[in-house]
Amino acid sequence: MPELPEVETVARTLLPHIRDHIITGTTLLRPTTVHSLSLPLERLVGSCITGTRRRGKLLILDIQPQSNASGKLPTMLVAHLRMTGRLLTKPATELANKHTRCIFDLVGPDKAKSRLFFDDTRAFGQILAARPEILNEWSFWRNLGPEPLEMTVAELAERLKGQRPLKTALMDQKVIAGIGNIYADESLFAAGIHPSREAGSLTPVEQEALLLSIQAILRLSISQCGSSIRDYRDANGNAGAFQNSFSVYGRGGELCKKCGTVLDKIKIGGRATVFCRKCQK
DNA sequence: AGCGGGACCTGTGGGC
DNA sequence: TGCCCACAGGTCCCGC
Repeated sequence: MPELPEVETVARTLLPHIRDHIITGTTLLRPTTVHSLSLPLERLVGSCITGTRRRGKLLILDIQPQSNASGKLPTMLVAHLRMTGRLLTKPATELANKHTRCIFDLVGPDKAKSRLFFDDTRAFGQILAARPEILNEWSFWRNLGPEPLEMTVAELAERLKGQRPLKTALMDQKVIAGIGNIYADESLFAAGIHPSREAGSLTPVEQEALLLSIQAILRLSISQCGSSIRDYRDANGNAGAFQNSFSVYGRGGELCKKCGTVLDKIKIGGRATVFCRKCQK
């Protein structure tokens, strides 16, 4: 499930395959995959992909109009992979499969042709092509919280207010951008804090421990190319390795790796949550 | 305000 | 073996 480390990995592995490539055609197989605020994808034809980035769980391709074409402004192609979305390049001869939602035909600086596929089994993912200022009309984008790897304890403390469960707050993209179920559970275990604690009840020491844990877990996962539960693959089709390092996620009923207690599995905010009642207070 | 629950989707896997 | 159903995931939207 692509969260911050997985999207970061896709952005990095995709870059060498598409940088400085011209979009020569588009094929949209599932119209609802394109966000309502998006430009029609065919408007990207003739433009050049100049870079890849990540913001929260969003993957961003920077698009520049070709040479000095008039009336064409810098554009961003933003993709939210949700649970099963994949963005990867394939040979120019490759055809859509049953889960392909859209395809971009590319030609590289060496004139070699390829195709960029957006495949998404569960079809929850979306893409949106727009100029930067139009993106601000998208409330999800406009309200996205700070990047956890650039966040200060003061910023986190400011955002962890109220009585809702801490885990619910961590998964709220307006609070912090990029954390989903996996990294919420893993970060809370690493910090030794119970997921049901009221978000506003943390002491300064706990707030600092939580931020340091979030950052350490995210960095460690990025270094291992993310976690692959079932569907996630990077742009080269490779799985990540961080799932082998999970302390709690997906381990309900198994033993805590730190103290041997049977891990509890509960629901918080409708999400499966695993924690150690002894290690997390 | 903030909660729970349903909708969106499809594939998997457990239970019978 | 096969069927059914719960579940998984992130976000939005509705109603309380």
